[in-house]
Amino acid sequence: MKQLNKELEQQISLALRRAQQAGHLPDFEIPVIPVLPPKRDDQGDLAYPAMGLAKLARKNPLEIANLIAAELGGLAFLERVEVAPPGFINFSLCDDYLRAQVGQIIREGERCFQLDIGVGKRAQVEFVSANPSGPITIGHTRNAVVGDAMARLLEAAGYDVQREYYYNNAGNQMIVLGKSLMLRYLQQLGEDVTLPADHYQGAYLIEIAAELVKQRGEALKDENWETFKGIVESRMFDWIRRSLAAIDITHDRFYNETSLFESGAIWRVLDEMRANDHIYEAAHWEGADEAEIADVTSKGYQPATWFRSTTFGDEKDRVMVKSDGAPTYTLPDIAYHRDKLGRGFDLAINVLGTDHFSQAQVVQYGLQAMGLDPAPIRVIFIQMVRAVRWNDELGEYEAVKQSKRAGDFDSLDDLVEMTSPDAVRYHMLARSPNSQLDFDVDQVVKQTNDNPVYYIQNAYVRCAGIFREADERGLVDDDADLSLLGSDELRFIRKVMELGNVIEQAVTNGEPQKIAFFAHELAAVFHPIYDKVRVLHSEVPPDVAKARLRFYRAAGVVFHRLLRLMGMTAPERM
RNA sequence: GCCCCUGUAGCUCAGUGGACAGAGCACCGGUCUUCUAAACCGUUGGUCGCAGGUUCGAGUCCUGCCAGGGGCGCCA
Repeated sequence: MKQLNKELEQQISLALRRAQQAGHLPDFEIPVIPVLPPKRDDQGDLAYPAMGLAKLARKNPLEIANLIAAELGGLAFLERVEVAPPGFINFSLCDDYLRAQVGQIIREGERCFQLDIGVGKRAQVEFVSANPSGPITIGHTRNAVVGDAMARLLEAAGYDVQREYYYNNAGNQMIVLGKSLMLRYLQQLGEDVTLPADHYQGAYLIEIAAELVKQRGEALKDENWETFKGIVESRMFDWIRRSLAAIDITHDRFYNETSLFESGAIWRVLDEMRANDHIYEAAHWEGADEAEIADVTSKGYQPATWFRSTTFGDEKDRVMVKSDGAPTYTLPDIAYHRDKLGRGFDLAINVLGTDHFSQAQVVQYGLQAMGLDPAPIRVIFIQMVRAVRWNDELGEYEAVKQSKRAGDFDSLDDLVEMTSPDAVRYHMLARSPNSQLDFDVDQVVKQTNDNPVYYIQNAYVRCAGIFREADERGLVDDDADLSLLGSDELRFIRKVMELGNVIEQAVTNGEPQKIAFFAHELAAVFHPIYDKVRVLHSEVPPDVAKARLRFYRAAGVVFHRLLRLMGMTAPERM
């Protein structure tokens, strides 16, 4: 399906070129000014502001707009081209073209509005990437929803997409986790041991320990923490996969940070950076001021291995290998991204919490230090998300406490249990990733028109209801005469025609929330039409009923497509 | 010390440098003998935080300020 705004941008460029060649306009490089849907209905379906050319052309914008309009020539999909002050060109799509799209959408089905901008290209989305030390939290959930939606949108844009999960099962945290489970297990056996405050306090470890006692009895009594680490890691990953699967999210590949240690990749990275003279050994970084040096001295640090990241614009140099000889997480992170670049993705999107902001920057500097171009890597930062509830007494929203008490929660599982997978997906998506999100749990649970989840799904349900009834009555629409469609139906198709552009914008700007807003807008155009434009009504003539049924088939295809792009279900009934 | 986010209607939020700033909710009043009313129709509602600047044009870009939230600096 063509993207009409792109087509018009091209045609306008050609028209401008012709006007220049004819001497109506001076010679200048033609800028790309986007053709967009205007704000008001009486301004056509798409508009081009020629005001942006006034300075270049040294002419008044209205005149330029007229020149372009004159040079445009007949475009089959246009009904009208109007010039409006102060210099807009307003384009109106012609009805026959819109009617033809009904058939086109039905023919293309799930691939309708599939773009070609990513065809032949490979993209990767790395998301979630939580270490297997506990359940998927609300924060991880937002990351998961945004990452998976991006992956789906990239697929819709034509990319071949891989979903990857990067995790670390080495490191101190996992050791502490293993020890924590060991202690919980011993407690279950009745031993008098206490869990230190810096160990994992989560109730889930008690549950796993209790299960272990049930399954294995005292058999693990003399095992060391490593055994328990192995057990807890595999349990945690089973849990994580199950939680994500419940909201229809799966990864193609799990990439283990530890493998970068085992293969020696991290040391090769360090060597390369050192060979390029970006590495040095020192007790403090080269630009440290007196206060910093005093601080480091008081901590008694031995010399560490530093990356001179300030060369690339960093505010300070970064430790690669700590004074105790262990690498910081930055070094394997750089090695991982080098490996990623080496796998030849045209686009590699990282979905990261904002606490990784500096980290992501240092990784890019690290890649540059090895002479690599980090351009294919793009980061989508996820701001904090809180679960909140309205507190009537205080008259304000209040964060839901992250305790184990009934009704409070802090995991994806609890969130799904309290609401639904579809509600979680929609509400986690429908906000700019880079804005903080308050997830109002009471609002999300509501099955009323407060809730866009049901508003959008109901549009699909209503289509499905018509199809069921039409089937029963034996109404066939294959041979429908689409010229019988009225202005209401065409208004819906006009709105639908924006979808390609919405997908493109979501993909190129890393703004998956756009699809959620569009779905809601489209449903808002749909519902009044559903009320008004009946199919199976005694007063509707049979040929009109056929045409309308055909129209609702197209609408159903589009809503199904939208819901799947958001990872939501398209129920036949509600 | 440095960085990020937010501030638009009573509330939750849209708004790609363009035309008269928009939805939903809430409030009030209507609509089911016709494909499910989780819907529809109508009314009300604005100092786009403040002040400068850039621009033919600023809610949008720049600078400064005010208010709120969050993060980072040999843990990952």
